Amino acid sequence: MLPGFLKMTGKRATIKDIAKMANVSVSAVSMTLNNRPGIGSEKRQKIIKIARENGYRPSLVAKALVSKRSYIIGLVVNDISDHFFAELAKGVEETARQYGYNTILCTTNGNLETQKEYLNTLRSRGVDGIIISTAVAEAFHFDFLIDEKIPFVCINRIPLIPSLGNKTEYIIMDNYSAGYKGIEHLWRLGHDKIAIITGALNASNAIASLKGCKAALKDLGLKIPPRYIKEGKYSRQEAFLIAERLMKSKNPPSAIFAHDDNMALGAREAILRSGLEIPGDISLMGIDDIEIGALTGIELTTICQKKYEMGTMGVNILVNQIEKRVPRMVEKIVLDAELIIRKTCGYHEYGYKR
Amino acid sequence: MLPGFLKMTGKRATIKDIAKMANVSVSAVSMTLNNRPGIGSEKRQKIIKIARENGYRPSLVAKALVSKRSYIIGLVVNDISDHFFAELAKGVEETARQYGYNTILCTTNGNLETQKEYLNTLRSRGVDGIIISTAVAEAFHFDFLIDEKIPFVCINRIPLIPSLGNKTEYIIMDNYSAGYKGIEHLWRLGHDKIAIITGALNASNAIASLKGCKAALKDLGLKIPPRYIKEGKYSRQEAFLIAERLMKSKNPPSAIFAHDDNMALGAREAILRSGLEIPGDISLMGIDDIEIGALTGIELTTICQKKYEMGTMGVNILVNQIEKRVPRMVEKIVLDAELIIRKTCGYHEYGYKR
DNA sequence: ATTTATCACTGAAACGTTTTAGTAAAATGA
DNA sequence: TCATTTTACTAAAACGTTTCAGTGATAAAT
Repeated sequence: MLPGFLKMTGKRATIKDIAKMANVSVSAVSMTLNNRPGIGSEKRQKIIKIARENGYRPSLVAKALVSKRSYIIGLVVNDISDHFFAELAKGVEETARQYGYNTILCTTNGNLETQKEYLNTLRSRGVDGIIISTAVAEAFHFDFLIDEKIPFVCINRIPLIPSLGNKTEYIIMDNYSAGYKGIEHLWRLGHDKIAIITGALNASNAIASLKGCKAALKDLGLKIPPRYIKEGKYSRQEAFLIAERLMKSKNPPSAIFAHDDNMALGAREAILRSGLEIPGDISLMGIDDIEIGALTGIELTTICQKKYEMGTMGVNILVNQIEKRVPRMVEKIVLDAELIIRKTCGYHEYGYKR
Repeated sequence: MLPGFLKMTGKRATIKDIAKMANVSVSAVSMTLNNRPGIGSEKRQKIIKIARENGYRPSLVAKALVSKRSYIIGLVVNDISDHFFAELAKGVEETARQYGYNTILCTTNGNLETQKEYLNTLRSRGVDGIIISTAVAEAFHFDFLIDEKIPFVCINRIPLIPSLGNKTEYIIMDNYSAGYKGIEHLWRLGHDKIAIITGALNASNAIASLKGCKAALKDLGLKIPPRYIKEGKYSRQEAFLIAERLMKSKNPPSAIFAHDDNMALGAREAILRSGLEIPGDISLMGIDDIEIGALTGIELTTICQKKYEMGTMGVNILVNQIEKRVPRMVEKIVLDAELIIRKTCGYHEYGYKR
């Protein structure tokens, strides 16, 4: 293939260059390259040929400027090295690509200031939409998204303030039910001393899970001491420390329900290192169903999160919102919480006791 | 805070709007907001005040068009849900952010056509630089990066064709040495029947690891049958199948050296499910040092990859190249292969035998 | 044969910035 | 006081596209 224009000039060809070479107007080039009618077929052929020969590619930034459509979406996550977010990101990126969008990756590490800055940057970049999986209940700095009509969808966590409630599209798991089912499962296995390691309590999912747990405890007539409930903030390390302290305490729990698998794995380390066995001495369960949990020797009982699918669905909703093909409708999706029984709670050995 | 312009007009304020409101020229606004001299301090104050009151943010796309600097970098990985790439991405994104760049995430799933398309899109987007961790030895479609002087750095895998060799910056691990050390470790533990599950042999790292293995085998005077060497393509599933077949064969190996941890985990499943013990019946080692490998009950012996650091270093090099503060120098970094001895090879129980 | 409709094509404006060249006024120097 | 330099500021061009309003020419309709 001929290198053409680039080799001659050291610059890459613009639409003007192509127009000049083909002896036609700039608009003629634009129209043929965008498959618009109104250009005769011989001119058309010529333009296409010359454009190809010179490796012409339209500048997406110029295109974005005039059309006000960047074909970029922003993806805001806490930590891309966390399997939950990685899987989500995979769903988002792959689906976005299929729609012709690129994805800007934004990680906040749970820092609200970083999140704010990122949202502002995304706005300045003119992204067509945003997927946010880091919303806190108070939803700092979300209002401008609504004011400026920037499409966005929340995944996994949603703002809880009423002013945003109706206008926000989201996909979440039924965390209340997840919490409820977890406690129920442990109770039916005979556990009365259940410790709970919650997520970050400024997030809707953590709040809901805890609520579900408490409801189940109440329904089952189970009372647990306050020291059995600790905020693990979705941090493996934090959960490790909490579990370690629980193990050392006078009256340790017989089961630990961590509100995500990462924390469950942290607790697992603490338990195993203190010489206890799972589920022999203590039962353990998590939420999320991350890949590792299924490995032989881990086999963590957990509650399924459709991470990849949340990503794909999120982009579907977002693109629908952006391209408004159907009369806009605010989508609110709540996925079922499905219990995945593996080996860390002992169901496979003893079955339910009650 | 006053919503100002947006609320009145439904549009967001441009630099022109601000200029009009402040009764100054567009350039005056531009200059003050970019801290350039030549504007008196009262006008300056006024402009800043009005800009702030109306939530003015410059359009980065317009900026990019005129300045030819997008402050975006592209990150090309195989699979973001793979812990190796996720950790790498984390390093890239965080460092890029510190330099004021955004990151476009591109996943190719090892598909060269997708990679080609992505590289073209990134070019059209006018990204300032690209980090590529998916280079194949033949480096399809890389030439235009050099022709168009688009800065890029390869991580973990590099093109092996001579025409690109000198011009390409990269950060890799010393995979030859990794392969060598792995075989040496297993041999010293007494293994003579070592199976090797290689990476995708169109990638430089897989090629180098295998070369290192072969060199070690030769130096140690060890001969292994060809059926002990299989291409696992860096796929967990593939490695599972290979290991399964090996276990069932007449003369199974006493050790498996998988060329990444993912494949090692695949092999691990096959081994454990066939009723064998690690390291009792069979030893296992990997490369990469992914997080999971360190969990109690897994404790995979492996070779360290500085995934996060490769990301940060990659961006450092890239930004240096983009902003050319120092006279441009082609950086080629090869990191040491460091053996991490855990429990899957039995060193902790028996120590070296030779 | 005249009017009308269609077609192929072009020029220019617009998108929101930065930058350059230029101008008028103020400050400095002799 | 007049020439010169500095300062504050502005208008206009440029970046690379798309789109819209026109303009001839050709084809169709009467």
